[in-house]
Amino acid sequence: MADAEPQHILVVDDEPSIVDAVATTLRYEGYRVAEAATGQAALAAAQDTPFDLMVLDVMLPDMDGFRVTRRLREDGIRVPVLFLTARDAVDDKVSGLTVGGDDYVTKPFALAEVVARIRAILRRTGDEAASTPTLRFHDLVLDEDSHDVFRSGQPVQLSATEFRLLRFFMQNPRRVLSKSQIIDHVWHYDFGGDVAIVETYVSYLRKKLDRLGPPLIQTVRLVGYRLREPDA
Amino acid sequence: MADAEPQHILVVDDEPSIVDAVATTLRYEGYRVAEAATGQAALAAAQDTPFDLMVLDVMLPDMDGFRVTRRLREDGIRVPVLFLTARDAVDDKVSGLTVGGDDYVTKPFALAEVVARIRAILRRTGDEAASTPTLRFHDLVLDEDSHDVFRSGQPVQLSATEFRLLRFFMQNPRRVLSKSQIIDHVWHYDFGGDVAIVETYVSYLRKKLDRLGPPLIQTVRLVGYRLREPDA
DNA sequence: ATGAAAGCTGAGAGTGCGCTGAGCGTTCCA
DNA sequence: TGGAACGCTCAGCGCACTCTCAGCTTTCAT
Repeated sequence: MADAEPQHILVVDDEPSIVDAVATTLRYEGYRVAEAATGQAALAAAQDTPFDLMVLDVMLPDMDGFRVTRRLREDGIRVPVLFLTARDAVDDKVSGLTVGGDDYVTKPFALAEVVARIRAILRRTGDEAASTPTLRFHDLVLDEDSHDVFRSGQPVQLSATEFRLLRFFMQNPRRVLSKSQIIDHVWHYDFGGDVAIVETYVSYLRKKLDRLGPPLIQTVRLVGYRLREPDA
Repeated sequence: MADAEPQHILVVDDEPSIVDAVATTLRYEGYRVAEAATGQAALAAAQDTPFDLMVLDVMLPDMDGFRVTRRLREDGIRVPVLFLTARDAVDDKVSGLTVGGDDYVTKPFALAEVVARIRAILRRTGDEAASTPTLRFHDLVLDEDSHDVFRSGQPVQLSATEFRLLRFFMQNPRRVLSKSQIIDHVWHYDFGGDVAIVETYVSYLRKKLDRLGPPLIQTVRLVGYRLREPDA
């Protein structure tokens, strides 16, 4: 993260808990964040201040997300958008929007997914020059754009959840991550199950990764897990 | 700790003994501390005065901890929070607690754990620029983020309790710590056993640390223990 | 010198944490 | 529409860890 101006993001959703979670996470990631609960408020905010990106629910009480962006474009404001959509919402309308640098995630989403998509958009629009789509740790390589994962050159096939989990580890190398911390960032926000599921997925990851080298995910009993270079 | 303004912390819990213990400890650590027993009182206090951090029980008599933080955010007050949660309380609401710079500890906790987490949060939110996640004493290094411990470069494997004990020593180098003092800070507050357990754990620590150099934990008969650099 | 108190440490019991294989329902895709 | 992949739960096992206890050593007072 450069010490320059922080990127400015507008988060729009009518559910306070969602705005809260997304906004808090993005602030922690170093962005400047404004919030809005309605299409009107979003329009007003965006016409008043220039944003580098909008996170926009497609289902707002007063108008849908597409109208918001159309209005903005009519005013000559072309801000990249990350749409939030319901899973069952028609895909065709949304997928049309992903062509112009925009993107979308379906509710319920994982916060880590939102952050990753935002980074990708800002990277593409060229504002965030510094960041790379490639995470590296020891002999691990993870490409956020292509979703490719390699260990010492060998490709590794991961499911979506396994990928998000490994990415979270690689974004926080060496730090101990508690199971709840992992749940909060890697799992969908409506996940209501037991934190023990983290154990299961760590087990999956280990099985796939440790075929190709020494163990990388270490258990810290009673505390959590950490990504660790193997002992010399 | 800089000689500047002391950090200002609000402690909120309906059990007086807990507020008392936490507040006293934090004052001793050099923070300015205010107390509250209800969500209402907490809101009033936080709206009146700016705090650098809140310690907030999630189960308050009048409203739960989430509503408190939500209300504050609606007023544009974004204070980092350390939540206190009951372990036995079903995982129902534990999720979402660790997004942003926030964190949580489960009851019954060890006071040293609370202090460590608070330091970590303040460090991350950047207010406490000076402090490091790494404690050093003589040839000992303890990293709070990764839970790594080294003595003269060699890694040392510690259990969770051993880690808390050593951290407490390193937070109070050279000072004599009584067994009850150690129990009060390192063990969970509902520990009902004998203070003699400290002897056992000091013995464990010595066995693991003294393999790699001269003795560091000194017994002060009838008083306690202290971390001490070896005689020249 | 001797006894009593304090401290040290090895052994062991009990507990709960973490790991993993099996299975079930759902979603995705050909 | 059938099959494979995926997400998640569950249960049983093994073991690290916590804590207690007892016997021994050290220290100190008389």
